[in-house]
Parts: sequence; C-alpha cells; structure tokens
Amino acid sequence: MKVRYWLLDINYGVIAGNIPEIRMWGVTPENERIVVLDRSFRPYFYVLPIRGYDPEKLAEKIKNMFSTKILACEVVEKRFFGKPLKVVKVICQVPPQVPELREDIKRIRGVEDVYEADIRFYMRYMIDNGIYPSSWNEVEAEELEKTVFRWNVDRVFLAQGPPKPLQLSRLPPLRVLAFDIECYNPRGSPNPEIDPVIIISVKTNKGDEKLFTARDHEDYLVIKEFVNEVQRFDPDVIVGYNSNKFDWIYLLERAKKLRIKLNIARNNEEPKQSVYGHFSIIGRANVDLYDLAEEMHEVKVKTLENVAEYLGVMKKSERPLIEGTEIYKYWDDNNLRKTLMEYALADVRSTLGLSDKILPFMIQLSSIVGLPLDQIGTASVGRRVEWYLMRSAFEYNELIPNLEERPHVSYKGAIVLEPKKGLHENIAVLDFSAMYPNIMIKYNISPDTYVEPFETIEEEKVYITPEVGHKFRKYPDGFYRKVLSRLLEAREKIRSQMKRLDPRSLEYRILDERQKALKVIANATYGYCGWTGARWYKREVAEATTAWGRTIISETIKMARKIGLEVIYGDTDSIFVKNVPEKVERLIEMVKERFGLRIKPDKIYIRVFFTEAKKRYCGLLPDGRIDVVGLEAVRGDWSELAKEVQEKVIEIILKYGDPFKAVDYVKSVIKKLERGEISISKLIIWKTLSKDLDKYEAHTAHVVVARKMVQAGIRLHKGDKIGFVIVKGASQRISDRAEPYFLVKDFSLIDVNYYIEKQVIPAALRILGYFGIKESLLKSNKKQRSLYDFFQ
DNA sequence: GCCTTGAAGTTACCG
DNA sequence: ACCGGTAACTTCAAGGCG
Repeated sequence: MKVRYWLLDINYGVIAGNIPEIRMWGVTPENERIVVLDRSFRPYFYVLPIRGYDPEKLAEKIKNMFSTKILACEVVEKRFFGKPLKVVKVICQVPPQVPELREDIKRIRGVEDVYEADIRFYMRYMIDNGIYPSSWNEVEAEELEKTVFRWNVDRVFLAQGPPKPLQLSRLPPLRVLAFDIECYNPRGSPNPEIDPVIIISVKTNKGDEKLFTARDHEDYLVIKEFVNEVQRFDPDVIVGYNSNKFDWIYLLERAKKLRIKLNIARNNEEPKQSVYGHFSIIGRANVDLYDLAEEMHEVKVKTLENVAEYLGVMKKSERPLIEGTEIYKYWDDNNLRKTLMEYALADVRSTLGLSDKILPFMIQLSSIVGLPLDQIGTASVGRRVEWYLMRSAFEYNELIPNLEERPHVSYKGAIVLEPKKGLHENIAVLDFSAMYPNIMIKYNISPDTYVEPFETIEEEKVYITPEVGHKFRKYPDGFYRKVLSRLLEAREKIRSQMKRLDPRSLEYRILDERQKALKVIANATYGYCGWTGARWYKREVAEATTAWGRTIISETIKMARKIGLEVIYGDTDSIFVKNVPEKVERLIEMVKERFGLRIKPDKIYIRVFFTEAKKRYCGLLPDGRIDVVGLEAVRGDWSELAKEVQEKVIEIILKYGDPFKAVDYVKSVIKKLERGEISISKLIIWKTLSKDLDKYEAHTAHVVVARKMVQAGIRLHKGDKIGFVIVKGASQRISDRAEPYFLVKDFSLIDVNYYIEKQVIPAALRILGYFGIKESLLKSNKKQRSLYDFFQ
C-alpha cells in the first residue's frame, strides 16, 4: 500500500547482526504516528585513485583485500569541482564499517583520497532518495505487526520501494510539548549530584498545563511524573529553552542518580547526546528554542523573558521575575513558594508561545536544507548552507569535498563611504537586492569555474574580476550559479504565490517562513564560501565577489553623481541619495542597463543624521518611526539609561531639530541620577564572555566580574552575558569597581559620576556634539534655553 | 614618580 | 564554528618630563 507521512525524525538500527534498517518516524495525514522501515539501503563511500591509476584495477584490489567486509565495489563516473572523473564506490554491509574501512583504504597504494565517508547513514539515505525531513513523503510499503516492535507508534511499515518526496505545503497536526525545570541551588549553580529538581513545568499545544513539584527536597516523583506525562501526551515535538545545554543534562544525571529511566523516546530509550551536542529523542523532535533565539540580534540579553517579550509572547511586567541565584529561597519560604510556581508556569507558557513563533521557520529551514528538525537549530549557519549544497551536489553528480583544516587567509571586503556629517532632509536609501548572490550568479563565480593563474584560456571565455584579476569560466554554469539561481527563483515563485493568498491564512504564514528561509540560505552563501571550514571553501570566490561588489557600488555612485544626485553615504550594497524621484528612477534604470542588477528604493528618510563615523546614523521615517543604526542606543553593551538618553536626544533632534531642548532633557536625567532617582536596573552594563575565563589577557570589567561570579559558585560558560554595575571606590580602574548587578541593591553604592561621565554624557554628546554642545554645558547647573545663552 | 599617549585587547555593531 | 569593515571603550606599558 501507499503510505504518506510527514518525516519527523530518522535514525537507523542494525538487525540480525548485519542488516541496516532505516527508521523514518512520521505523522500521517490521518493523524497517526508511524514508523517506516527500509532494510534495502547500504552504506557506501568513494575512493579516488591517484592520477594514472586504473580505477578498475583499484576496485579489484579493494574487493580482494576486504572481501569479507565489502558488499560490492564498482567504478562510477562522478564530477569533482566540475571535472569528470572515475571513482570506486565501496558499498559496505553496515554503517559502523565505514569509518573503519575509510582509514584502511586511505593507506592503500594507488589511493589518492576517500570521499563522502563522513556522511551519517540516515543523511545518506535521505540525500540519495531525494527526500527531506519536515516535509511529506510517500512510500510503497506493507504493514508489519506493531506489537513485535514495542515502539510507541500507531503503525509500523516496511518499505517495498524507495520513498519519494511529495510537494505539499501544509503541516500535519503536530503535538508540541514545552517543558522547563527549576532546580534547588543554594550555592550558586545547582549540582545534579546533590541538588534536586524542585519543579518541572509542562504545557502542551492541546491545552494541558501541569506542574510537577518536589516534596521539599525529594524529587523522585517529580521526574517520574514528568516521564509519565511525556509518555501519555506522546508529543511529536518537545521544546525547551536552553534545554540541550541544561535541562536534559540535568534531568539525565538526576534520573541516573535516582535510578529512574528517562525512557521518553518513541523507541522507549532515553534522550542521548548526538551530532551537534544536541539531545536526540528518537521518534520525536527535541527542539531547543534558545538556538534560534541566539540568532535574534535585536534582543541583546537572551533570557527567556526577554525573548518572549520581544516576540510578543509575554510581557515581563505580566509575570514574576526571579533572579537565578534566588530560586532556592523562594522554594524554602512557604510564602514565596507560590511565586516560584507562577514563575515556572510563566516560563513554560513563554516557551510554548515561543515555539509558535519560531517552529514554523525551523520547519521550513529543515525541509530546505535537509537536516532533521532537532538538528537544524544546533547546526551553525555555515553547516546549514553546506547541507543544502551537499544535497545539490548529489543531484549534479558532484563529489562532495572533504572537510579540511585550513589556516585563515583574509581578503578585502566591501566599501564603506565616508558619510557627509550632519542633518540631511529627504534622503532615499537605494539597495541592491541580494547583491552578492546575484554577483556570483552573474559572473559565474564558483570553485569549479575558477581558472588558476597558470592555466591558459582565451579572454572571451572568462570573466575577469576587477582589482584582483581572478578568472572564472563563462560556461558551463558553475555550482554556485546553479544553486543560487535555484534558491532565488524558488523564493520569487513563493512570493508570487503569496500574493494570491490571504495574509491571515495558515498557508500564507507557511510560505512566508519558507521564503525567509530561502533568503537566509542564499544570503549566507557568500560568507560560507569565504569560510575556511567550508567544504566548498575557495578564497578567490569570496574575494572576487567582494571585488565585483566594490566596483559595482563605486560605479553606481559615479553614475549618481553624474546625473546630479547628491550621495550622502553608502555601505556595501546601499547608497543614500537626495530623494529626487526622477533622478532616482533614472539611476535605477542606468544600473539595470549597466550591470543587469536590480536596485530598489528601500526607504526614505524625512531627516537623517550622521556623525563623522561610518556605520552609525539615525533617521526619521515618514510614518514617524525612528531608525537608529550602529549608535550606542542599539548596542547591548551600554547601560539602559545611556541608551534611553541617546534615543530621546535623537528623537528631539530629528523631530524638532532643537539641540537645546535635548540639552535640558539630558540635564534633567543627570539631576535625577545625582538624586538617586534612577533604578539600578537601568545602570546594568552587559558584556558577553566570548572565551573561557582563563584565556583572557586583559582585566576588563566583565572578566573581573565573571571571576567573582565563579568564586560565588555560579557556573559560567563561553557566550554567557555578564551584567555588572560600577560602584564607588578608591581605584581608578573601572574593572576594580565593577560588581555583579544582582549583588548591588543599595543605590548609594553606585558610582553616579561614572554613569554621568562615561555613559550618559558620551551617548548624548555623540549626537549633540555636532551642534557644538560641550560636556560642561550638560553638567552645568545653569538653565539655558537660547542661542544667546549658548554663546555667552 | 607623575602624566600623556598610543598600542593592544575586547566587544558589538553594519551590510 | 559565515565574511570583512568599522567604532569605541578600557587597560597597560612605554615615553616624556622634571
């Protein structure tokens, strides 16, 4: 019979000692949970003979040497960076043989290298069959007696043929379960050896909401009940926030200690750590929403509360907030315990709410690049691009290059213009759409079209890169040209489909997430090819792309000036010009004519302000909104107070053009600060711990504070944000006077002077300095409202 | 020994 | 663990001065 299913998870097992069995865990349109087994697929890899070595002979040799381990050995035609070649395909019995044989075969005389021996078996299976996770598939299969397997599924099937992809954009009715744990932690960070899990909160997308709580410090039942609840609800997706780096590790350790089996997978196993450090729960997708939150650069301190507020899931003002180190106090105090319960509930509600916002995008990303849903978040941006490329390589019969360690080589990037400082009115911002992908397509820039300097080739057959001189064949189409064109075309197609849909419809939402995912992959491809960790790394490719970019933007600026358009600023793929509609139109046409590339008016600023610095400006939009770019107000490492002041100053300047009004405002803030009328929370400065604590040479404030936190028993990791405030003290060094923010409750300890001189004033002066305002004016007590006073 | 200066280290931003 | 370009801050040691 034909079986249709949405592929949720995939793994494999070995049965009868030597038969690999692919297991595809899916959801059917009839809302059943199924597993489809395929016992017909075998692992394999390729062996490239050294130059001049007969591949047939090599195949024969390998066959003889490893006759007991190898199922078959055949010569196949492939391409490698576009060049046709013959390789030996070595087919093995079971997947664990691959890494073993790879090493043995590498050492054989006549072998140049081994390829595609590092692709996990289930990924190999999906690639070869052209099927994708998080999408619909169809397979001819017979149903097996499910009781034989004792797995938690409705039905089990055995594939009779290869699965095929189905083009359907709707989603199955997925069951989602969110969870969150709270641990007892009287000494800073909790230790699973001794500290119990005091609360596990659970919420499902079917409306269940449960708290499992410890009896004082006894958590056996908490974990047991959680396991029961997961088994009862039988979720397809389990979501958590930082669950891969905390909750699962803690729960597993705790469960081990208490001799509880955390058997929540659909094959009754425990979650186990897998490829990118995530926990795999067989048959379900274990998704850590923190991974995607990390990519949301608009939120500076990525706590669950902050991300939930940013995405409109839950306001911080509508939920209890408890400092991590204080949790145990709330547990021990009978009056406060209720608040902790509310806190745990708010966390799990936020987590489930977050999944509504984030999962649809992850699902599309998963179905485009081909990584299972539980791996998509943990894979780096580069690896996501790469999986997409690996899929494409298979389709084009291209050999996948091996991972290599390479030294870093830098190259020249984009151009940034010196801005014309000051206030400008009515400015149009013109952007090249998808500049780098389009450059790569247009000039056929790709590792497989690259012509080495020593190769001789007629000039008409190549594109020669300006400045750097790299040559790329005009034909045939390079790998990147093919891949990028497909991505961009797919996106355009979806966008035109969307125009016919109701923006409130589910399908519209799905397509919108899909087009966003396609855009993300296309835009990351340039960065990918200049990344030394990339399989398809080629410095010249990245270098040529930016070189063309520089030429194109420079020429565009010249053309603008030639037709009398004043250029105020430009960065990489954008130019800021005086908004003269006829001239702007003409420029767009000229660019199209000259380069075959599209530039579009992205936005218009009624007023825009530049300091002398690049990459920092602010502008007033027609609808009254204000853009702040690069300035302190949008940086995560300035105090909220300084950012707020700058934002207000910008608003006053852009809307009313009155620096003195801004001065009065700044002075009023300074007065409040002096009187202690500002909340300490607005004085916190956050900085990321970007490496291990012992690797720092410099004694910066956040490093010093981080060391103090570690002393206090708080476990810190690379990537953690350190929040501190500056307090009064004898030392000149700021780092000596930095304290963890949660230890400073009394405002009288705060070094108000620091906040005035090093936070508020610099942030305000960044803007007001241009208008001739001096620091002394901001600090003076005299009121002054006019130009006359100013010049006195 | 004190003050100035600039390099080095560091973070976070832009596109 | 995607790129280079850029601004800005703090620390720290060298250099200038007396």
